[in-house]
Amino acid sequence: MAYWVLRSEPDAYSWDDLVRDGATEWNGVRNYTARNFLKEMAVGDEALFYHSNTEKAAVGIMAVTRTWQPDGDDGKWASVAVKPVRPLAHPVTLAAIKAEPKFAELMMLKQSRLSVSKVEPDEWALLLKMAEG
DNA sequence: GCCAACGTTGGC
DNA sequence: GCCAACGTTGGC
Repeated sequence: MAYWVLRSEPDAYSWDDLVRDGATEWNGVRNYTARNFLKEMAVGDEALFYHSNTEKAAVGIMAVTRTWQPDGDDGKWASVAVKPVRPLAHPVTLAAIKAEPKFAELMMLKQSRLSVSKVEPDEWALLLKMAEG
């Protein structure tokens, strides 16, 4: 069981869109590091849905429902299927994440442009605590 | 709107 | 294969 952050601009595809759709194919990732993480994902892995740009906060929890399949025509890219699990009671803002010293090593902070990043179990637990506590 | 970070491209 | 130039992204 692994944990991830998946980032999207809410203007392009938001948590509400995902809830409305009931599930989605997380495609369009065109970065090799991010793609490699998509290929690592297993069914049952959980991921935070992070709204970049206008909102800058994690707003919900998703689950991976199918491992990767090719995305695009050239076979270089990958996508996975996800579904919403539940919204966060309190969205965790980027500002709150940056203010917490325990997130110093959080990949999402260290590689701020990466749209798919990994979360360690202890980091995941703390994120959920902040979201639901 | 600007800037920093960083990935990609193209010339050598 | 290296590196400068350029484009894109995300945060401020």
